[in-house]
Amino acid sequence: MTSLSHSARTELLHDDGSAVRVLVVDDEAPLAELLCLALRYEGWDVRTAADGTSALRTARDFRPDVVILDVMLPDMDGLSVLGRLRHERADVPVLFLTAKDSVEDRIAGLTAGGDDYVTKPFSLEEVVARLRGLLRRARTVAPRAESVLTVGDLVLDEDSHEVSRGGTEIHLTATEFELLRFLMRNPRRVLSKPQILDRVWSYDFGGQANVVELYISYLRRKIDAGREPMIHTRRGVGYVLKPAVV
Amino acid sequence: MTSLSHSARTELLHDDGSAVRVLVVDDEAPLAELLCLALRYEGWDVRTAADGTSALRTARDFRPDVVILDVMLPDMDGLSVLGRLRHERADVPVLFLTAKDSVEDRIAGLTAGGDDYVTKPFSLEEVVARLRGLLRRARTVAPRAESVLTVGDLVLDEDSHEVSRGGTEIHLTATEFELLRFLMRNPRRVLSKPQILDRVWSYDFGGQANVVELYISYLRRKIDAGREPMIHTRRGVGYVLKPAVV
DNA sequence: CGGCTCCCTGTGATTCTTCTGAGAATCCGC
DNA sequence: GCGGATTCTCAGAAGAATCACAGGGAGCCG
Repeated sequence: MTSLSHSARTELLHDDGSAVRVLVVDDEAPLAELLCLALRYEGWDVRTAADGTSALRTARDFRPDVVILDVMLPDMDGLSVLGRLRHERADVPVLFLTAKDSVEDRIAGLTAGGDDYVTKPFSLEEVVARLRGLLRRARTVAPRAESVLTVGDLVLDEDSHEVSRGGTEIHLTATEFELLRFLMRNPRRVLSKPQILDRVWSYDFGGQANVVELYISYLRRKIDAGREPMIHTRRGVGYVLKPAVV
Repeated sequence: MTSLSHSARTELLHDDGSAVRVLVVDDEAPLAELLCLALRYEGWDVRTAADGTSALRTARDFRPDVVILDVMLPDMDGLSVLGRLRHERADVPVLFLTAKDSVEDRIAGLTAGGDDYVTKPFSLEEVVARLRGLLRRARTVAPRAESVLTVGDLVLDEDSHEVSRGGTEIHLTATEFELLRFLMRNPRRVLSKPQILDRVWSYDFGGQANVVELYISYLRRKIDAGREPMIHTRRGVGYVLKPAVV
């Protein structure tokens, strides 16, 4: 759906030309900040709230198109916030943030309505991808928007998690998939290693930038194997993905 | 995990293009909420009522195409609600919600008129399927909507609960059937284990994602046995059902 | 009651991923 | 061509996710 080069980053949802509105509800300031930056970078209009009460207030006048909601909030349960939120805007899609170990009990049933969730610690790429998914589904209920990214003869389907080049299926692991998704979302654009690390790996990843090189090499082996290369190194800067010249 | 949905999500019943209208009557707020979410997600127009009185009032101006009715209500018996409901709209189909241990024969009498029921705790997949059934049967006038799901050479009949692959009948248990139905309603889409759990198992199921793996393996044994596999594992993401390539 | 089916839990075994560390290879300016 | 910096690749350890299987318990039916 989005073949966004950076220039076309802003995605318009509303007829009046305003951008997608996202409400981030999280009491951990640094985390909310991080999300805020990343989403603004996507061209979206972001507002934050640190607790349930202000979240509801903000939701009222901001009228977000989608909400990111931490299920652990200081003043009230994420569930009750959801309930009241839905009371006002029944159809707003919600992306839940939850700690890794609480998945089983608390989330049960939440995602059933077509909402989605990510566990902390998450990667920004993951959050953005899921938000897009929610919006895609909410926006046009009827004709399903496709969830396929294409660069040259390289095709990535976000729904089925399938990747192919020139018709040949390619098996990728979860991390490889996320890395490639990030690259394909930013074709012809140099992405630095720190940038990639920030986006594709979880925010609390402590490791070295070495992994990026490693995974790039994995991807090359699978995607560029024998063919005209699409992944290029810009020494001292980063990596670019672009259609093979042939 | 991206979330579910399938191709023809929005179902239009009315000539003017409006969606199917569902009235949910249940006094347990969280439950009503859950149903509401799931049904809205199906693309239907949902309204809720917490007691018999307001149910009747809402039914009057909302004119639902189908009603979900808890037989245990605070103010009046589900039966009297039904009676009065039918007094106004004699033909509206009703899906009863009933506790597991409630008197079976009474329900049997209720559903004699072509209505249906599910026992609590239910799975959302079950409720949605039965609602579809009711609507399908109510719509008898026009070309009868089919109740058959097909993916590749795999065929599942929601009415007769029959499943076959390549012409060969396959016997599935109730749970296996529901799991397969969910998969078949979302072909080529990765479904995460929590997602499947939310949808296929009852809302109060406390167990581990372990069961999903178990039932997937059961299904594989029955559906993919010897043949080209249709159920695929996306390690770290979930499972996909897609037509065998062959 | 006894046999049957079905659902689920728990436990290992097994497979697949991820990441670290180190050395080899490459590039670039001089 | 040299030296330092950067990037690539390898091998393997640690850890996760998945699978397979055995068995307990609930419900059903004659």
